[in-house]
Amino acid sequence: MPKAKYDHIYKDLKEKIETEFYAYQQMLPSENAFVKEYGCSRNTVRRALAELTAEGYVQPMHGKGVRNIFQPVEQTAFTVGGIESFKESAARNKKTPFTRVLQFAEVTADEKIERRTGFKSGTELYYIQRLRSLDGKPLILDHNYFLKELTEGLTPEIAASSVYEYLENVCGITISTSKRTLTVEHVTQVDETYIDLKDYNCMAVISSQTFDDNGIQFEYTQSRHRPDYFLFQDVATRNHRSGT
Amino acid sequence: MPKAKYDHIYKDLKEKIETEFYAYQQMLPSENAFVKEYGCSRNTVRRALAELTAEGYVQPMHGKGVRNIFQPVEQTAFTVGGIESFKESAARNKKTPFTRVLQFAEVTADEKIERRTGFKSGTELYYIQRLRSLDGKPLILDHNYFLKELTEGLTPEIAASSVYEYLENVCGITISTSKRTLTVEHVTQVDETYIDLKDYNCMAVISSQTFDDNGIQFEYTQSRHRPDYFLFQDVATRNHRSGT
DNA sequence: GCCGATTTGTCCGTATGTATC
DNA sequence: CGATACATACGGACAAATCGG
Repeated sequence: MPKAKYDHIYKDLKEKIETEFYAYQQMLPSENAFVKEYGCSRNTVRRALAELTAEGYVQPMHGKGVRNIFQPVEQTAFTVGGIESFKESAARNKKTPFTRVLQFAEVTADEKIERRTGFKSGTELYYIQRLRSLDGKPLILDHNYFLKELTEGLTPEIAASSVYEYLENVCGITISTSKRTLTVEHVTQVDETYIDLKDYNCMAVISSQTFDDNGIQFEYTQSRHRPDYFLFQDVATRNHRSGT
Repeated sequence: MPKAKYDHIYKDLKEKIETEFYAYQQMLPSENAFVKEYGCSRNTVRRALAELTAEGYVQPMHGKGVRNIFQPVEQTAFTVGGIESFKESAARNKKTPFTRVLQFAEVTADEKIERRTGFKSGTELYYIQRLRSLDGKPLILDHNYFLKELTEGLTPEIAASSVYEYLENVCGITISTSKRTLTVEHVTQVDETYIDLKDYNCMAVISSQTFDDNGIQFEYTQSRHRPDYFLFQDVATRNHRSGT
């Protein structure tokens, strides 16, 4: 839990923006005004504003000020955000989650698995296949590989509740960075078996490699979502003439 | 063009990482070492490292050092990155781009358009429909709405070459923030007409609102991609107990 | 157009805290 | 325990963009 000053300011401003204490398109107080309000240095204010900028909440304008450009999103679909567990996602989307473990096995990575997951051939892994339901509707099919060395003691029971809690609280893993790619793929036999796909013949697929704070990859996950309940959000900023 | 010091360091390190001057999983020199190497303050070094961290290039570890966790990606599909024009994307993916303008019209936003695009009802807009080909293969169908007030003088000819060049160089628009959502949707009549979809009945759809440096939304775009040539990348970092 | 006040952008030097080894 | 390394925070300086008089 960051008790950092900039984090406090960040959360405070974020809430004020979300609750429309500052209106859409309205100018926020100047950085120096915040310095007085929060009793801190300008750098600290700027750090909080930088986070909000990266998330598309505000837009700083040189010489003018900082504008609120936050607009709430329609919440019909299941939005995908940062690194979070299925439970956390469900809570954020205000849905009731349920997990059914379809497979639980210990495997050793071969070359085929290495290419897909990034785990070196020969590595000991847990493989888990799970069906995720929201409000009783089966919508997501997860294929997980966990590095056995760091996640020893994983069981189907844990897989049914929350693996992330186990990793963080029992294994002492600090989850850090996740690299994700998003693609659209044909449905598989397994998809069709467990998910009511209407007439869709595709799934939205998020593949991710997750690293701990030592830079060790401990997880590879492929998350296959039913198209009509899938929504991914992103904010990009133009690197004023970037291009490397 | 940023001639900023931190940007120079950022680009330099980025290149050294991409060219494997620093090996995967290798520790980078310490921040203080960089301070001496670049002749700058530690803050400046840290700013450059922060950017690389956000992009998933490196991982800082408290008390230990900064580790290179960059891995190059398979380049078979068409990867989508930050804010960039079709031309820029094509160049990055090393493909030859071609654009065919299917429709060019001036429209006034009604409520239906307002809901989809975020432009207030009554706003004057340009509407453009374009087919994008890579190496001769039609792969992407774009629907654009541009705010007429800021993009006056747009023509089908410009739409066929590069709208972004026109916006930045002629209209003097500084492109800043883009909010995107990614979904998977059923194919439409128009999709089927112009794109060879094999047996896919879905498209990967990126919808984006783009803002200039005054916080004015000047563009709404829906970009419909053929699934097998679509790949979206993203790096997420865990906000050590985030949750608002 | 110029000037000064305001505001954001970049950079520096320093101090202190915390985690690792 | 001490040395090293990253994390947070402060205060100050100057540059660059904007705006009003």
